[in-house]
Amino acid sequence: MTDGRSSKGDVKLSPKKVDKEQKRKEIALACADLIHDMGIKKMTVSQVAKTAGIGKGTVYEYFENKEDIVFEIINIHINNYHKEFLESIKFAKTTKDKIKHFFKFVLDNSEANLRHFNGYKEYLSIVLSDENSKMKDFNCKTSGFFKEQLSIVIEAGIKKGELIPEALDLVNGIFIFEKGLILLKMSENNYSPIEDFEKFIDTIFKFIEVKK
Amino acid sequence: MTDGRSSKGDVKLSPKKVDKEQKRKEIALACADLIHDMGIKKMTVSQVAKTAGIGKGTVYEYFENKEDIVFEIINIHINNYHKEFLESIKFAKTTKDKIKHFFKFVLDNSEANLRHFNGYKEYLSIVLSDENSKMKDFNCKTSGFFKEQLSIVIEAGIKKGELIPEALDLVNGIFIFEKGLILLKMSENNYSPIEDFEKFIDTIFKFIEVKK
Amino acid sequence: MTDGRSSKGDVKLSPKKVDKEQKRKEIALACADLIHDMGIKKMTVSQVAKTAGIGKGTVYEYFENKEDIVFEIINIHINNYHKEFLESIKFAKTTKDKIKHFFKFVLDNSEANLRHFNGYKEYLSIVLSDENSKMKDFNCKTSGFFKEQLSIVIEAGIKKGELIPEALDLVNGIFIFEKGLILLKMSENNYSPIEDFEKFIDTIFKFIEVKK
Amino acid sequence: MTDGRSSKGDVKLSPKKVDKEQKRKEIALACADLIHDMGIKKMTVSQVAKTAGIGKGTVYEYFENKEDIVFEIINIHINNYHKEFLESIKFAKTTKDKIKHFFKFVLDNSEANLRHFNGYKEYLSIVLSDENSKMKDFNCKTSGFFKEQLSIVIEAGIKKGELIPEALDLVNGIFIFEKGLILLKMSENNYSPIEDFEKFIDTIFKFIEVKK
DNA sequence: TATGAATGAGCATTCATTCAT
DNA sequence: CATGAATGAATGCTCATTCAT
Repeated sequence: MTDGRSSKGDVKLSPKKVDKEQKRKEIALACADLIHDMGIKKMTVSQVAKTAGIGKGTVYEYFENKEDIVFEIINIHINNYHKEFLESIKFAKTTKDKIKHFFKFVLDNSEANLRHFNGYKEYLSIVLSDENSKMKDFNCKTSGFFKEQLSIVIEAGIKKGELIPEALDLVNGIFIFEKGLILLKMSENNYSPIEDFEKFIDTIFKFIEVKK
Repeated sequence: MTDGRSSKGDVKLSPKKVDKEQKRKEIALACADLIHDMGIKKMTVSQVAKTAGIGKGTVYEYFENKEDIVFEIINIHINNYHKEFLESIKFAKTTKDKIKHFFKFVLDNSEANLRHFNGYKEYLSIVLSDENSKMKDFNCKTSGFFKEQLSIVIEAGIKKGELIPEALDLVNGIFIFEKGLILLKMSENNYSPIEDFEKFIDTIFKFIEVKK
Repeated sequence: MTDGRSSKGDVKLSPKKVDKEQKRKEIALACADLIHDMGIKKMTVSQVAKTAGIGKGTVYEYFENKEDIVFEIINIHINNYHKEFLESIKFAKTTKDKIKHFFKFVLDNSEANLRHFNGYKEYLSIVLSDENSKMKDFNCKTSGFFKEQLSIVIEAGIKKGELIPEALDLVNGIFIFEKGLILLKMSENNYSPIEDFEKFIDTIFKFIEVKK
Repeated sequence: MTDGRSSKGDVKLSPKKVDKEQKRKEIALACADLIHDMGIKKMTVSQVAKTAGIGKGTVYEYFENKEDIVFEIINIHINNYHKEFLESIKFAKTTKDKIKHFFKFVLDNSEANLRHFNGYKEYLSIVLSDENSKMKDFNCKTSGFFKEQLSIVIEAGIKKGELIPEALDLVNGIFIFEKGLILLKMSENNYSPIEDFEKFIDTIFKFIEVKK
């Protein structure tokens, strides 16, 4: 509503030149909840258009196809999650506590997180059935982010003298273990990852913690 | 209707039920390759009927719905895989070698295994998008099988004096790590699990192997 | 309505085996007028289904696609026209009269014939825009039919001593001339083929008629 | 609105109109190849705008609608063809040779001519499916041009003593015969007009050539 | 028991045209 | 004069499932 156009240098006419990337985000943002509410497959382009308050044809001015819309929405959710993650991990004191934050996604059964988890599940289902290279690339990046964060945490733990240097060799292992928990939670009835999580982390820590 | 499942004595009534289960297997067996050839989504009930040499309506005498067919076929493939697994693991000498057998599914890039892997990927996609309790239960059982086998292997290793007793605490962890590798291989571009696998197993073994 | 099934050898059940080719014709016949009423492009598959009193899916049991439906309907119209043609040409006495019958399609401005003519025009439009080999083959056959009939007429004229033998060399020419008239009538405003027709035929006849 | 079309005197008002017509041609000329490259149906207004280096909205300053653009482009092609025709026919010596030039369009299978032929086919398809009076009028004019040229050629042939005076009665017939060849070539598989052409012309010439 | 004919809901996508700037 | 963002109507096709025979 607050049509914040004509901001920078353009003084005169600027005949309707729209920031495509910006509008993409706007539309996707407006539809962020559709994925949770309807499920990805049930979500129709018509709904997207209506929800975003634009015409169906306009949707296709900014997105190549429905997959592209899904992708952008998932993008938003995951980026948000990254931010929240970075925010919340600040307050963890011990290395073990910090590592627990990496498992919040799979362990937290709050309604909000379950919505997120289920959204991701549907997204994964699409990645597995279609061969969408863009999505797979995005997954790589996301994995990269968490692997790096985990590295930082472990390295800090080593520097603080909490962990032995060999702990670094387990960075990817811990990350992949979390992926495994996710897969099990998604694909088995009543699977509760908490015990497996705790046993694994505790066992690992017995090995990598510096004995005092 | 009258669930006349009994044992051997009565010849008249019982066989029907037995036949049903039998024919289910037969039909599924006849169509075992369809999943690999067409992909699950492209595989139509008509094709199943034609491949099995029966009428489309007849298919529904033995299966509740298409998912049910898929389930039975996947069942065959996975049971076969279990058998092969048990067969091949016999020849592994060291505990580490035996453990490697648990990762053959995700590491072996032979065409045959990739077909299997992709079939499983499609199956997983369905598990993630639909909420099929039967499939999820089946997944539990399959997980149970491998966890148990892994337990046996680790326990044997401990008994042989190769591993320290705490190794048992990592059974589920190792299993879940493999699930994580599977998920990554399925959802990322060009992901090669071999390095992550080796580093994780080697690191773990440093901790759980008995120092001589 | 008079379900004339179980005619020949089948005594017992004959579990619903339908003559596909027969039903194709039936459906097309039921929709014969749709092409004239709506135009080919406006005619929807839903309309076809409704008009034929069957479900939309059923249509696709008997036709590959919409083009296929159009083709079958056109087929009916043209076959009917052939029959009418053969019927009506019987009563023509002189060779010239008979030849005139070949031009009825393009000359007759009765409402019925104009409907037919316009249906054919739409059909041609599709043949020209799509590259439908089946339709083009069908056109060959239709052309063959009329060329042959024209041959028969001319030959008879020669035998009767009305025409000189060289008249046979004009069979294709006359046929093609008619095609030209059709094209002009379809593609020009207010084109009236009658004068061109008469002048051409009269001139030709001056050359090929046996002078008495 | 104020159709200020006048002659030369007024400089202020008139140029606008002249410019319009001028720019129409320019735009159409810039897009002349689009019809051959994409086909008429695939050619989008966006492409036209981009190819002409103007905005999409601007296109509609000069053209009523897409059909109008197509019309203008076809116009260019056909006018070019007329010029080429007039140019090339000069060098034909005998009347028969000159007449052959009228059939170049349908007989010449050079790539360039086939492109032209196919463009015309698509154009015809539109004429047949829509009821575009402007296009039909244009077709009349084009026909008129060729009929007149043919008249000139035949008359010259008569004057030169090559043809008998009755040959004039066949002008339209020959023209329409060519139209028929065009229609057949467009609507039948593998139709080769050359034999039909030669037989017809040769036969006709037997009748209208002055016997020496 | 076996069959296979009949069904119909469901949805992405294109693109000519308009009009506010 | 020029622009290009916004629009939305319009439609073929698939395929799992049912049920009369």
